Amino acid sequence: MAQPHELRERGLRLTPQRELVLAAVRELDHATPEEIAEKVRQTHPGINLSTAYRNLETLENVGLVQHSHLGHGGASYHASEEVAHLHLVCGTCGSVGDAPIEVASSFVNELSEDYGFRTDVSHFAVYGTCSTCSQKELE
Amino acid sequence: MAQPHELRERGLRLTPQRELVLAAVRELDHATPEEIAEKVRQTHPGINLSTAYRNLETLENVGLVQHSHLGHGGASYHASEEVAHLHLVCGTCGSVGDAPIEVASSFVNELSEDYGFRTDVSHFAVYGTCSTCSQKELE
DNA sequence: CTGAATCTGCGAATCATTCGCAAGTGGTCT
DNA sequence: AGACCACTTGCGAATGATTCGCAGATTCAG
Ligand SMILES: [Mn+2]
Ligand SMILES: [Mn+2]
Ligand SMILES: [Zn+2]
Ligand SMILES: [Zn+2]
Repeated sequence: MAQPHELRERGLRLTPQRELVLAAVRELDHATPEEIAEKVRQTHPGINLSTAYRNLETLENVGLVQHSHLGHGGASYHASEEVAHLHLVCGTCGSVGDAPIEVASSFVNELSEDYGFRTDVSHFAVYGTCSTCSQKELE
Repeated sequence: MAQPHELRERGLRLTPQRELVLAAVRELDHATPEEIAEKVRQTHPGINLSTAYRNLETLENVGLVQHSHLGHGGASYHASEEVAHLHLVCGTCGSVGDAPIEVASSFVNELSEDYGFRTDVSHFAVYGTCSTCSQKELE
């Protein structure tokens, strides 16, 4: 018995564009739709940007990819199987650091207990000032 | 000794548009540039949307207003003197709830101690699923 | 009161994302 | 293999949000 393809078993048609978009999301990390389309073009030069957008939305609907917001602008996409982590975005220098989600577990628990709110800490970045920029402020 | 106007003492010229934009930010809470311009039009019908954008940027530069991101889209502005609080945004129903920033204090401390990162927890919303939507999922 | 620097209104330009539609393709059922 | 139809794609246009360029108006120091 042919083992169903991961896209087919979610009710999606298998098109080269769709497979390549998914592969690009997996290779690149936190990539924008534009960057993903650019990556796909290495293999499939004709892909249209709107096809990338449409497939990202479709893939997100079936849970294979997710988006998050790392800056003030548009979203970036990552594969769902990727290990979740926090993004520490510095508003001064723009750097993006990582931290394990465990750092937020007590915060998440408190919101859950006090407000019944189930938090996805990695959907939005954590905004602030990085240590480097904090030190420069003292000068 | 004439006591300098809050805008003048920050090196800004005093224009009716600028004062009205600041007043609108203070009256409305978490308003978009569009909503702020709309509010200003009640008093000064001629104000242009781009003037609202420019003044919001200017007022933010001198620290009188700040912006935050409550959804996937554009920013919203609030007065700096306003009491900071968390925004709990539900990705399912879109509701925006509030919570005191103290809920995040241990999280903020941990990021500070472990990464030297000074977090502004209210710049980005806290994303997740509200209690109402969580319960509906169980059905 | 004057002049230079700063602001404003207006329309056009950008940028990101979404749409409409006609042509192309994938999966299913003979 | 062949036919059919729903799903996809490419393309260009439409949107919506924000930014720019510029010429005329305003603010404020001198
Ligand atoms: Mn921001
Ligand atoms: Mn989002
Ligand atoms: Zn920094
Ligand atoms: Zn909800």
